[in-house]
Amino acid sequence: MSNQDVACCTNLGPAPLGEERAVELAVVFKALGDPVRLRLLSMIAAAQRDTGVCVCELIPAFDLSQPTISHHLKLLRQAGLVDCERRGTWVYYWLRPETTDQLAVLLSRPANEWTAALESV
Amino acid sequence: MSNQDVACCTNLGPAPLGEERAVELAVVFKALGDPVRLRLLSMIAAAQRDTGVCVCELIPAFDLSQPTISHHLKLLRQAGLVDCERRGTWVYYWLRPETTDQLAVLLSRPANEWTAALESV
DNA sequence: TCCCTGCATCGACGTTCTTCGATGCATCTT
DNA sequence: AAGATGCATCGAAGAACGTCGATGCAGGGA
Repeated sequence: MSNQDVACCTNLGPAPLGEERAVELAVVFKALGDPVRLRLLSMIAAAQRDTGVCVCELIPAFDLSQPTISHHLKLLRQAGLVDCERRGTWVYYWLRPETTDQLAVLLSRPANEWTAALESV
Repeated sequence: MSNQDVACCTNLGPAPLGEERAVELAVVFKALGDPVRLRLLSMIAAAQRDTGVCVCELIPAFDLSQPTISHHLKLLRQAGLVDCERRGTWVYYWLRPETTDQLAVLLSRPANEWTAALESV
């Protein structure tokens, strides 16, 4: 019996992660896949939940233009990671822990429980 | 006293997430920020840890060329999410749970504990 | 030894992303 | 009402990314 007649491993069937769900998740992970956005998120997360962080405080922490910071904040918001509100002259951002919690659950599952994790999130 | 003399909020000081660490983390999150790679990872994670998944089994699950799948697997490997080994004709991939666990810890921390989480990871 | 198979690498092309300056809108002060 | 400030949006330019066909290399079979 030749080597090439042997199956390389047992069949897995279809991918446990559906394509549509993968696209949704990719949006969130992609939002986290930039150093600037990660630092922005950490600053927002470090702020007090009830008050949030003023944008005017985020901008000077980076060597980037104001429109660029605004763009990154928009991506974080579209990914569901943060939310914002205008209060008078200023705009405040705060973390949405539901989203990060979902990702944490997904990533902390043991290897062969991805499918179950994905359905419960 | 005018509104503009009032500080918009208390000062936060430097970002709790350092720039270098942010760059490292961004590589991993960026690797997760693509639907194809997420599905690849879920298939790899769903396989038995000790044997791994053969590449020849991953390729037909997508409407993509073999070089493209190989490219995505390379990015997952460079991010530390998976590892691989050649066994005879075939190459097998398996999950590295240490990496996903680190991300899970990071994301599951309460808002104002990011700094501590980052130092312990 | 020669061929075949499985997978990685290379070079190229179109798309998406990151960044900027310019501009617009809302709010506050005078 | 007019000016100033804070932030979002727009359009453009350069870099990075996803994808492909072609090619290279390692291993097994005849």
